[in-house]
Amino acid sequence: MATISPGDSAVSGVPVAPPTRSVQRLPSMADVAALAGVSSQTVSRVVNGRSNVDADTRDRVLAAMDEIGYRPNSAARALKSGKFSTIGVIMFTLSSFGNMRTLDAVAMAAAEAGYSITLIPVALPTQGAVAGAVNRLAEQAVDGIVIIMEAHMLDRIDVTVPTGLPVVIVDSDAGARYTVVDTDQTEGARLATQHLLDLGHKTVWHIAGPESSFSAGRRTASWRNTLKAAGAPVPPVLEGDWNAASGYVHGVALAANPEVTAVFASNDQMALGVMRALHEAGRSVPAEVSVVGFDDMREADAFWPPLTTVHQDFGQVGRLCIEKLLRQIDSPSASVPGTTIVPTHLVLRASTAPPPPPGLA
Amino acid sequence: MATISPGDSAVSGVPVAPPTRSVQRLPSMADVAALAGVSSQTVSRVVNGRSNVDADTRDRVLAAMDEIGYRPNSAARALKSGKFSTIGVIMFTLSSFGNMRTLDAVAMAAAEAGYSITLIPVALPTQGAVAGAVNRLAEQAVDGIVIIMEAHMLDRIDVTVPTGLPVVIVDSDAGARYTVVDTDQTEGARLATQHLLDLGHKTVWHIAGPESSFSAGRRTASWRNTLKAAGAPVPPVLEGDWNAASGYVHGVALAANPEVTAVFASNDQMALGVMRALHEAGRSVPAEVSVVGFDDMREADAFWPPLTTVHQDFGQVGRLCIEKLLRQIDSPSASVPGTTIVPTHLVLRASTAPPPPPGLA
DNA sequence: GTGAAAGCGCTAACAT
DNA sequence: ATGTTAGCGCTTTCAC
Repeated sequence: MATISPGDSAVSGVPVAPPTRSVQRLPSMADVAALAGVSSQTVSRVVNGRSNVDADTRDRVLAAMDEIGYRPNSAARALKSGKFSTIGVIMFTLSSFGNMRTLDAVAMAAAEAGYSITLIPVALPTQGAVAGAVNRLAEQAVDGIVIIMEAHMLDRIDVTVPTGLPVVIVDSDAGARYTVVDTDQTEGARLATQHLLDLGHKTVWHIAGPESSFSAGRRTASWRNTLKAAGAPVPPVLEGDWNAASGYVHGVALAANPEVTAVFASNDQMALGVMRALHEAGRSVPAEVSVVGFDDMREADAFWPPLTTVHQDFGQVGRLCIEKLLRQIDSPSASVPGTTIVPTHLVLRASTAPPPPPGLA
Repeated sequence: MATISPGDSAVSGVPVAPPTRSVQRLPSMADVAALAGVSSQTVSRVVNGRSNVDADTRDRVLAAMDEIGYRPNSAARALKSGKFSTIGVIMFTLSSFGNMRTLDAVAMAAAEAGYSITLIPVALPTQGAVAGAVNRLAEQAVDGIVIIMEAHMLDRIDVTVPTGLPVVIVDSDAGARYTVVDTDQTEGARLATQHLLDLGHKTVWHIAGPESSFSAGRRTASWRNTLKAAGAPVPPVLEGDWNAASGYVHGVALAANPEVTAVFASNDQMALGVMRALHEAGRSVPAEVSVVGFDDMREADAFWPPLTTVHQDFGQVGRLCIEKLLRQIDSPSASVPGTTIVPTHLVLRASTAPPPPPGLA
């Protein structure tokens, strides 16, 4: 099935290579210069678009570049300039919807600023894995690092973060030592919980994210505080793992409990799992039980019923990361620890309603 | 709102810098060598774990490295070796679930092989944007390129793919010229369609992906062929854009048509949109209308009802990409155009059932 | 076991 | 407008 074309060197148009050397060397400026009959300096000038080159010479150089398929060698350029025009991103494998959106925004913002992204995936949320990733990145050619991951891990990696390399962290509590960009989890969870309370629910049950997650912790704390502030009872926390399956498991238990009329899940996937359990148990959403999620993933409004959820602006988070990082890169002295908060808001859809009248369950 | 903590330089523990030079230069091998009282050559040997270094000397060098926080400069290393240990990945922004999974697998496989990933996002599926991305990548320090995107775009970029740089393309019809790794879209779509037919449905309606997508085209063609082979009527193709919203729009029309008893959507999101429309119209899934998706995204089994869909092994695709690419990188002469097919299979869940008995609608 | 020299491809600084 | 020189940080080659 594999078609092999008749063997000819990948470099075509330059049959000048000595027959002995089978090793393939990429064309360099010197090669272009030789072909065009100029110095490599002139080639450099052409490549960098300097004005002080004769139009005639420029054309000749351009033609030569084209002929031998010249591409600037960024390693040499980086070696010379000390800049790599690359930003390293550390994040978990199989990351959540939100992380992917953030990564996307980071990549776009970086591209706009002329930076590339080097991705270092971390398979497991262990300290060693994170430390290894940071080290690999430090040896990589990067001008700065964005870390997108659960923050509890960061408690100890600061010893490992290489000296002098600008770092921005997403959703972390390390604001005292690092530049962090954080979503307003607290306000989001408050909005969600209060919305349910305002609808008339006696209390709100909560499916939390994993204990290891900083964001999850903040949402849970805010949910609890909102309940307390309203004088509502605080049900036991149900811990999930961000996946729909874990929401489903808790949802099965919740569905069996007639007391439950409102559930706030810490992300949309778990909310989806809860709704599935509710459907299976024949408990109507939202007539009997209201459900609120967190994230506002793209599919949330196609869920059944369309999910009321807390919208996170991942794009803004990504853009801010790059903005902060570039600022640090441009002026290394201006190290600015501190946290920038990106607001959240509640998106009302069809999964919430007032509780059923008492005695009707 | 942003908390700025008292300004102190990010560089701590190294107050050795000469007061005159405010420019921050990363420590080099020469610095380590000077401190350890050896030549930089010896430092190089230590860094590369060569055996012919005295244990004593090695310790001294190690200590010096530690003291000044030395990190090898990968640009210099790449310049010398001609290898970058980096693979470039070109893919669309806001990519689909599948692309993200593929990226994840590519990144993991690359990491295992000691390669980093440089991500080049492409905002728009225009030819210019793709060409620009390829060029940026070519100027980047990469040893090879993986292209993850809709394939119709590739018809014309081959002129732009830089000479001699190994390339692997995912889900493309360019197998004659490039190494491509493709999922068995045809078999997947056939399985989905045939499953519905086997259930007793007279025909199957189809929500296709965008016309520009190669994968979508293959799924649609296979759906049509399967219908024809079974002697079933072929309804008009409904074209969506991969998003749940477009599935919903077509779903509304489908729900209003009592003839419709089976729908095959070209991805899970659109299937979700269809189901939402069906629910809203009071048409029961699967009792009245069966729905099948494609992808088997992680949430699919938490949809209501849990979605029967075609499973794609994105992880395998990613792993194969790296495997093929590394083979090309290691032996540049072995250019192997050809397509490797990754199988798909149908995952039966609860969104499909036999059609309602005639005259009962 | 260790060091000295040369050069990877590029560009800033200085000629001309 | 163009060429020459030097050096970025590292490693390969050869000498000791």
